[in-house]
Formats: sequence, structure tokens, C-alpha cells
Amino acid sequence: MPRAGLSQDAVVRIAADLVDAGGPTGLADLTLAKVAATAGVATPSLYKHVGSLAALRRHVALVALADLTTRSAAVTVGRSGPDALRALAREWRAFARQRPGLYAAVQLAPDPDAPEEAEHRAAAARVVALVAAVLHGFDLADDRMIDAIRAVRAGIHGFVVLELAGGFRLPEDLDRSFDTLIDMLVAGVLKLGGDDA
Amino acid sequence: MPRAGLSQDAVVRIAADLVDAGGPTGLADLTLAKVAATAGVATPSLYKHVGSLAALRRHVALVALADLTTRSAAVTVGRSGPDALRALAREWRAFARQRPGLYAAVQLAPDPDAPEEAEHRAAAARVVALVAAVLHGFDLADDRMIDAIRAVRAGIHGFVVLELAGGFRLPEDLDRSFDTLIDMLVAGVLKLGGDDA
DNA sequence: ACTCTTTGGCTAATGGTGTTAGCTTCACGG
DNA sequence: CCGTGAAGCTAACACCATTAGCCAAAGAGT
Repeated sequence: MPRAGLSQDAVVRIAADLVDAGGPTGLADLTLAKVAATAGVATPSLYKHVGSLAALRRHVALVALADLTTRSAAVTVGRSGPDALRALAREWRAFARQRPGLYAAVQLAPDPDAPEEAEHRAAAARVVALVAAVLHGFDLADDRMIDAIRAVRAGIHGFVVLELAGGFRLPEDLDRSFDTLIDMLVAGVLKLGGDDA
Repeated sequence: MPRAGLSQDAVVRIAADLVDAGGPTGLADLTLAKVAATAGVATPSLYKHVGSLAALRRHVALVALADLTTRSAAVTVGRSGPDALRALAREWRAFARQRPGLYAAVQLAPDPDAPEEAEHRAAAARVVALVAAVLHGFDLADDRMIDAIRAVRAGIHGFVVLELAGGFRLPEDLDRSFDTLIDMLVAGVLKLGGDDA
């Protein structure tokens, strides 16, 4: 009979913790039953705060995006050019390693049409805009900018995904391999600016 | 009372078709019930041919890896250096676009310890070895080779994953963006060789 | 202070999933 | 012609998300 005092934020927070604790597959393993259990509540009660399991996953994606965005912003402030890009890449990877579940949630792409996912799209656009801002210091032509953003996102994301999934043998030397990749991207983006100038 | 005449291969083939037809989420959406339905058989009957849903997914991953490997090998034969690397990258992306569900299955990482997944590990190693073979033409020092392989895999995989997930707005210009990324990787690997020589 | 409305919890029920156990029956080998 | 193994089946169990409907707690208004 006493009330648990839940709220949408509380439920999402619990879900985010569960996802985070579940490692790279934490998002896929997320279940309303587990959330309800740790909240000390019956499963259907969650529907008073959250529309569905899919919606809860999207909310988790939102907090993940927000976290990644603020972390990335914090680490690139005051830097520019290659320096900023390196810092961004390092922080991105650090986030993925520290919170693998949440990083997987970032990967969740919002539906481009669904109106209720507008906030999600905005959050996703925010982190892409951050990459754009960092790359702005490279003085690229507008039509090359988009290629550069995509290349950088692809490189960093690909490495992090493969690392998290255990796609690389030999746990050592991963840092150097990552640095090598970032060097390639930095050099590539620099060259992209140089060609057009 | 008549017998359906199934076999492990037949079940896996049906599953692979379902995964392929299901788009990028086809692997996650794979269900024993659907396989049984298209096979014209009751769900539990599948256990006579397949250990579990997870095992079936791994078998699908195996056919996906085999397909990707033969396609990649076919397209790089007779080429070397940047030419081979470009062909490999293009084919990789083409595979992902033509068979998004199977590409997701490729992403399934085998357990490094489980003995029953040895074949899976071998298949995964085979496709990585193919990348190594292509990069062999770049004349890298041994300790730089691994960095180059990882960078190339990360770049291609990252781009393809983001593209499949709908992470890129503006469907046009994707080809040019991909070429830009590959140019960066080719230049980066070349430079890696030049520095050490 | 008493009511009335909202809201956050509950139980019950439905339809879906994977998985196990145990039975039957087909197809083949001695 | 029988026996044995494999390939189907049904029944059952344990989970899952989701919906419907009820009930009581907390707060608003007089």
C-alpha cells in the first residue's frame, strides 16, 4: 500500500544504471522486469512512467547522448585543430570503455519521421555538431566538411565498436593502434583542407 | 505424420534468408518461431537440428563470414597495394548494403574461450587474414602491420555500420564520403610504411 | 475538515518467446 | 520382418511485454 515514489526520471536512471552494468550487451539485455525489480515495484506499474520498453531504451539513449556530449564539450574547450580532434577522439573512446552499455545506447538511431523522437534526433544532432565544431578549425570547404565529419565519426566509432565487441585480439597495444588511426584521420582531414585551398 | 526432411544446413539456410530479409535488425529479430513457421514445422522440432537460438545465430554468422570472405577474396585477387585495398573496401560496403542482415551477423563476436565456437573464431580470423594479405603489399614493419589492419577495419566497419543504422543524413554523396575515408586510410597506411623504411 | 479528483501502485489476463520432457512414428539396417 | 535411431509431435514451464480494470494514497478545492 505505501507508494514507491517513482517518476519517469527515476525509472530512466535505474534503467541507465542497469544498462551500464550490463556491459556492451546491457542495452539489449534491458528488461522491464529487471527495472521493476530493482525499483521494488510490479512490472506493469512502470507503464505509469514510461510508454514501453522501446521508449525506455530511447530515454536511456538520451541520457547517454547528453553525457557523451557534455564530456566531449568539456574536453575540447580551449583547443582547436588537431589538438581538439585528438582530445575528442580520446574522450569518445574513454566514454565507451567506461560506460559500454551507454555507448551502445548512443548507437540507437532515432526514427527520422516519428514526431515523438524529435528530442532524440536533436540530441544526436548535437553530438554531430560538436564534431563539426571541432573540424571547423581545419578550414575545410563546405562540401568537404561533411566528408570529413563522416570519416572521423566512422573511424572513431568503428574502432570503439570493434574494441568493445572483442574484435581485436591482443589487449595490449590498443592505445597505440588507436593513436595510429587518429593520426591517419588528422592527416587526412588536414590534407582535405590543403587540397581545396 | 509425413516428415519435413530438415537438416541443420536447411535450418541455417532458412534462418539466413530470414535474417537477410529482415534488414539491419534481421539478426536481432530472428526467432525460432519464424524459422519453424517457414520450415512448416513445430518450433521444438528445430532443436533436433540446432542447439539453441544463440547457436543458430552463430551458424548464420558463419555463412555470413564465409560469403564475405569469398567475395572479398574474389575482388582482391590480382590486385595489390592501394588498388587492392580500395577494392576490398568497396566490396565490404557493397556486401553490407546488399545483405544488411548478414553483415550484422558478421559483427557477432565469437567467445574467445568456448571450444564449440572454434570454427567461428577461425572464420573470423580468415577474413582478418584477408585484410592482412591486402596490407602486405604496403611493406609495413611487423609491429605497424597490426595497427594498420585495425585502422582499416575500424574505418570501413565504422562507416558501414553508421550508414546501415541511418546515422548519416543526406543519402546522396555517401559514395564520395566513403571514397574520402578510403583515401585517408590508403594515405595513412602508405605513410606508415614510408616512416619505417 | 471533508470531499473529489488525480495519480501511482496493484492483480489478473493475453499472447508472445525459448526451452525441456516425453511420446509417436517414420525410415532404414540387420 | 523386426528393431533401432532419428525426426517429428504435444504438453508444459518459465520468462517476457503489454492491456484492462481496480484500489488506495496524496493533494485541491471548498
